[in-house]
Amino acid sequence: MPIAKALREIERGCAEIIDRERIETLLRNYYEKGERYKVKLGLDPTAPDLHLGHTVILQKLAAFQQHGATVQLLIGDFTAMIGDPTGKSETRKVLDRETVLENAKTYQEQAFKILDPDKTELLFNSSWLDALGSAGLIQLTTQFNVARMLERDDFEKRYKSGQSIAISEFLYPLLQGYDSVAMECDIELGGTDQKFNLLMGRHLQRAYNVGKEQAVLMMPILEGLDGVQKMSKSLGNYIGISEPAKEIYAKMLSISDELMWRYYELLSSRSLDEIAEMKRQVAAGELHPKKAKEMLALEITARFHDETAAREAKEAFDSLFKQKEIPEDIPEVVIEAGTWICKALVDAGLEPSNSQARRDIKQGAVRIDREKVSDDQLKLEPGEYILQVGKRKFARARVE
RNA sequence: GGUGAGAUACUCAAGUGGCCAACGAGGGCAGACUGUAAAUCUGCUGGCUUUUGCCUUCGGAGGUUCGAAUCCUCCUCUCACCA
Repeated sequence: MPIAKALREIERGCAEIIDRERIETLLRNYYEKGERYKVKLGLDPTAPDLHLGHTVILQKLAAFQQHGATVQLLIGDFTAMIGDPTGKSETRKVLDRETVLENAKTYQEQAFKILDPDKTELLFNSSWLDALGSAGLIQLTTQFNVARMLERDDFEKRYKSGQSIAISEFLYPLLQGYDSVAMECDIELGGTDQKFNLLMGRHLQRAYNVGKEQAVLMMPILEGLDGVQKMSKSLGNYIGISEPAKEIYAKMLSISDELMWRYYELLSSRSLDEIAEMKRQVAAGELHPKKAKEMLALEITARFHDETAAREAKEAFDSLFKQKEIPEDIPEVVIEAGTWICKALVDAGLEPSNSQARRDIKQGAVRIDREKVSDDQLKLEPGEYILQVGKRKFARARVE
């Protein structure tokens, strides 16, 4: 394969590349001499669910694997532990380690939906950071200074706006950079928000005379379903790659038209030309934006499940919302006869509290068997009902 | 170590003795309209089966008062300046 073509594939969708020449050299060495190289990706083991935001980077790693890379998935188990301010007792630490291992396993399973397992190594940074010791840590801190540390965007903002910064937070980038020293990686991938940390790896590899300086490749941050903030689990605006096909499909369709193009660019395997053409057709009124969104939703759903599941998800979705039918696989609950409606909704997991349930009834958001409920004192008679709150929350209740 | 400023609900942010479950904005939820899009309009946004009621909440613990987010004391945390 010509080097230029490989490089183009690698570059697609990247936000920024530092030391492109290095990447080109690595590709050349692979194609001309068969030399493999290492590409690092650091993962935070606290939240084990991968979402679409992660896949932007994982897909790039998969591309690297096709061009001679061995992927190093780094589980930041050590850095996760020092980040926990309450992690002071020994027992807790042991427990954390178990959780971390479990999370790492989950991560791996999910990541292998995209990555080639034969070309992937799994590493834990505790294996060298534990051994670093206090002396090693102090040695590490001499490699950088506070003024430069404060250049990091979020530190600077917090410092200027008078918010606190813990010393341990300064250690984070240093330790992450030291990982690159220990791993002797050639390239590190990350989101654009990781730029500072990624460059730290380069800086420290030089300081520790590793004999090479990692190239850095940054991918754009994928916005979450709200279209504003980055996709993250804690914000609840994500699509998890292990979610059921119907969920993925439905969530994809709920994004705004504007966001759809962003997702096309970052997630779709369609060529950029193809996407531009679709965009033109939509603007010209030749293609309904809803259609374009459906195509994207099908593609993404099929990626994590398969074609059949994606088509089924679409059919279920269409019958539910176009014909206003009730979905088939909704949670079932058993409720005692005579239960107050509000309590039943809470028990069914449709509402967080009786008060909220009462408020929703007042607003006409609650339905039983598609009939709007107007009496907030209603007691359930024995029988089978479909409970509904808003447009999306359903439960089948067996009252006995 | 010293001096000063500050801590209010998911976030920002008013309130400085009763009219406070606490202005406003953002976010979120719901309703109308739609393509479960956007925009717009409307309502809600601590809990409690008796909802013009009751209980809990304004960093924490005490105190003053008929009554405290608001005043006093101590504590914790944050920031700024000085050392």
